[in-house]
Amino acid sequence: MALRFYNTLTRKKEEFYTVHPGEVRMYTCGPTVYDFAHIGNFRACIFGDILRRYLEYKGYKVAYVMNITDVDDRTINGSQKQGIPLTEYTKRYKDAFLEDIKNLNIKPANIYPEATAHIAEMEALVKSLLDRGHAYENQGSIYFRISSFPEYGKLSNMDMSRLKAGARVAADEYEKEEVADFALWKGWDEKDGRVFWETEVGKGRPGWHIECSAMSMKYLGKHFDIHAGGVDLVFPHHENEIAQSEAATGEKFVNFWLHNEHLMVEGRRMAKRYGNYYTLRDLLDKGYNPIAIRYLLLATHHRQQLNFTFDGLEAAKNALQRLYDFVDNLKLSKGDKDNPEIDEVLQRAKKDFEEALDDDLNTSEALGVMFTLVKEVNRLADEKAISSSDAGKVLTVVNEFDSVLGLLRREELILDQEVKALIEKRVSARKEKDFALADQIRKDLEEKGIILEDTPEGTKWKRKM
RNA sequence: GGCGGCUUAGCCAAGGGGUAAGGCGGAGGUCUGCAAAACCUCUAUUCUCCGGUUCGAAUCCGGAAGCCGCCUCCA
Repeated sequence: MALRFYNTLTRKKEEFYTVHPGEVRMYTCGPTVYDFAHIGNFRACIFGDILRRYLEYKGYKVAYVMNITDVDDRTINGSQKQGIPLTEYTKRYKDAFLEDIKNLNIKPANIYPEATAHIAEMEALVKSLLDRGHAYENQGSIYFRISSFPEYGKLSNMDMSRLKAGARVAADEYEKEEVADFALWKGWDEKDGRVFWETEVGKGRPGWHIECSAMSMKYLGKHFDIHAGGVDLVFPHHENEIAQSEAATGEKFVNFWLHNEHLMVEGRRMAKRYGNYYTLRDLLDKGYNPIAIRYLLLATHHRQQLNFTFDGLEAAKNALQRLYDFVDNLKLSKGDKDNPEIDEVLQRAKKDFEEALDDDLNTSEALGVMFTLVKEVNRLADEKAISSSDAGKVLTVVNEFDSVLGLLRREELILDQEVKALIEKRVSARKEKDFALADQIRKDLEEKGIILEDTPEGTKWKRKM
């Protein structure tokens, strides 16, 4: 089966194709660096990561760009409250974001362009929109005229003529010709303080949407393959990006628009404004393993809402442990007689795994395939043992799967001398049938996060997750 | 009001015309000094409800109920 994605633009699953043969250019809307990102934000990052990794698995060369929004109301307010320059304020959160990304085993994008470093590109884009009559100036700000772009609404399936002025339509929008027009460039305001740029389109700062158009086109070209992000961005952000970009270039902007659903908490979308969020740091401080969080976030299909619970996180951790135990046991396989069924099991697993991900990145099903493989191999090992060469083949396939899933990264397992000595001491105690001492050592080590397993091959240990 | 989505076991979650993947939890068992760990086996006659289409419906169509999202700076 060919690779297919659900495209928000066409509202159906479409066979994937690229603008340039063998090469995928993709862009994901990244964080606004005014605070630590919450795990709902990271759901989008993990979705982008799986997408990128699977495209690479399929043999595509991927150029991946994720922007950093470092100038908007929130970053300006935040820096002013702390009385520090905008860049100093945003740097802290940008660094934190990159650290979080690393903790979640998300492969870095090729570039993380910052809005403030691309003012000239945005200025050029705004000028071009003004020249073509798609934008107008009013009281120092420049707005996009949606009436000049008849296709406006094609992504979000919105009929602008029926737009109802809801509670969230701000009262001061009178400067615009139509309510749905949006700011490309915001004229300087006292509230902006020292945050402004003197440009040919005026003194001020960029609107939100323009940065993604300017930066994605700069790094990926006017017409590229994939643009991803959370569903909340479909309207207005992505709709506006399309309008700006296509109006300015006269070309189709992006072929595939992919969106992930929200992370929920107690039946409601996780969001800063509801106060119902957890940052990655919150969870790591509670002792949760970042990879278990990654597991949780990718175990549900990306177009499905996912309710976050600590029970769910616990279950994810235990599932991950099963995977780790499987890999560890494989590494200890010592048999020398090959099991003829292994090849068939592996072949089927690979086929099923790829079919699952080919179908709109069905990560839930792909995980199911992984665990079915675990069960089948364990069963074969249980029945008549597998050889070390069989185990090696299985490990190769598991690692191939993991090049997409990214779950097998573990901390270096290094035992210090003291712990080693304790384990030795316990082994002797058991030989001498001093089980009270043996159990005490086992308990002490468990408190240190080390779990011991007595197997026919001797005592093994592993780190508690 | 407009647009869109969801409802599958105790919990999480795939599937989407041919007779219910997978994980967690639970129950048995193998191994073991052991209530540890690991591994194995079992764990939904049925998919929110009511109609319809069909040889056949969890799946398609119509309706109802409940829940969620977007509708101007939010992943």
